[in-house]
Amino acid sequence: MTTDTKSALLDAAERAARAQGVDGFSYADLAEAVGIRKPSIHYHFPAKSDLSAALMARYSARLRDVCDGIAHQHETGGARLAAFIDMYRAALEGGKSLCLCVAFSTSRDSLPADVIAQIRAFREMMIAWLRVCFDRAVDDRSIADVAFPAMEAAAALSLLEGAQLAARAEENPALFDNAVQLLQTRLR
Amino acid sequence: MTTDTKSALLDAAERAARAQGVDGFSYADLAEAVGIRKPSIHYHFPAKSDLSAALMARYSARLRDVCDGIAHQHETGGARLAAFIDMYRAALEGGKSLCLCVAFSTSRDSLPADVIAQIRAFREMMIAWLRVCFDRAVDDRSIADVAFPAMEAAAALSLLEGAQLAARAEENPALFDNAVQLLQTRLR
DNA sequence: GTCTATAAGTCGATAGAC
DNA sequence: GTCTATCGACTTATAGAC
Repeated sequence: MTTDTKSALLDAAERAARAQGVDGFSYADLAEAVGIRKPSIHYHFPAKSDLSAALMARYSARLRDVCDGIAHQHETGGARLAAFIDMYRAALEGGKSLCLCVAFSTSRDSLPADVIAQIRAFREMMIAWLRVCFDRAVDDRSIADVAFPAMEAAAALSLLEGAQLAARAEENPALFDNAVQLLQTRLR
Repeated sequence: MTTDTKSALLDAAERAARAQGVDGFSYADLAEAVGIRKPSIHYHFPAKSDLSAALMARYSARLRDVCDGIAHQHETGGARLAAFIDMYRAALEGGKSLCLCVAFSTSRDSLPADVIAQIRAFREMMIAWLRVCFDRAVDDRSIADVAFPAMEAAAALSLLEGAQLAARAEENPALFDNAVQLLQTRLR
């Protein structure tokens, strides 16, 4: 079926992009993973830029939902932040994978302008969500020493993304853990 | 002269790698930048992996010297950290460039194992240097609230690298500034 | 040390049959 | 929707003349 092939292509492309970057996989790789021939992919995604855009749109929507779920499940800012950190840690998959946003950020010049805009929007969404965590923590004291929630949110995202990058470079999740440990000591 | 061509190649390659990544430049680009023909590069660097290794070795030595210089120039941990942050901010070059370590980390699978080892060694060097900053700050109180110097060092490097990545993705240094602002408020 | 010429492979993308 | 066949551009790398 049409839909299944398209989803299968997106799944394979996301896995490949997060493991090897946008330029690290080819239509040939995708074709083999999904079990169709290379040119057939162009029916679903005429250009690779179309695939990138679809990939980022789907990822963005999914993570918005996951963050919504965390917010519904946890009341305090600290508990939400803890779950958020766990999500980034899980995305590492043993040091073989990255958040798609980080993976796309590393190869900006092979992406069209509208995908760059999607990356910016994704980061703004994540920072806004984190901002709420730190805002709440000011009142509920679930994170120590929060003086500037907006700065905390921006810093937390860069910390997590940088930690992912280092961990994947050496294929060693312990580097992620080392980098985020300080932030975790502030959680009550 | 031999030496000059080799240095010119390294200079051009470093600029290109930091701006576009290891896979983002070709021997053709280098040849044009330096003013020789493509195959002539192979005389100096038989394979691209040789070039990568030389690039990282030179960069690592240079940054070790720069950090030594900062340590000689500044006494307190806070003043040293401030200079270190400035160095990472300057490396951005308006959002068009990255630290070579970050640039190499983004394209790990196109690098040979010994260059990956160089990246690890580079990061360990940076973290050890930062560790001294935070150790000093415990005594001289030049950075607020330092309880765990080792954790602070690991977190600071990931923060700076993540901030660089975000800033270059959108070619906007303000994203770097937003991410590091919190750390800077702790400097006395 | 640098050159010309070329090999051998990859890539994304298109044309047109079925 | 998927196929075969193919294009043109690009890549790293080598051979051998100068």
